[in-house]
Amino acid sequence: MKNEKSFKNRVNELVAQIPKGKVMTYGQIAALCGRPRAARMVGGIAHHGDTGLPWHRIVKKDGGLAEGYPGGTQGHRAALEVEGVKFTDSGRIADMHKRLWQGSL
DNA sequence: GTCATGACGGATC
DNA sequence: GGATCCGCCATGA
Repeated sequence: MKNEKSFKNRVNELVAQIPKGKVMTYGQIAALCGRPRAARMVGGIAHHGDTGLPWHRIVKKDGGLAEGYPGGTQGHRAALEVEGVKFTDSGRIADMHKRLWQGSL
């Protein structure tokens, strides 16, 4: 069997499955797609991907926010707070480890 | 087919 | 703990 879909296509599908109130790191998503070192790809795909997907649920490994998000980390943070995610004064997710979604492919 | 890029990650200073 | 540099891999031109 060949590759069913492109790497970015898998990322799109995976992101679409992230439940509300949960988040995933770029590296984790990339790893689940089979490329643990393609974290940068996930970011690039996010910028080009569909706006109908919860890209705001994707954060950095430290629980940090995306710099290129429309509105900046500020807008990204606001989007997550709406879903019930708490943030620290440092601008990172307070309980990121609990909010982390294992994902399932 | 080749070059340069990108919403990162990890290591180092 | 914070900031900086390099490296990784797939995508697009």
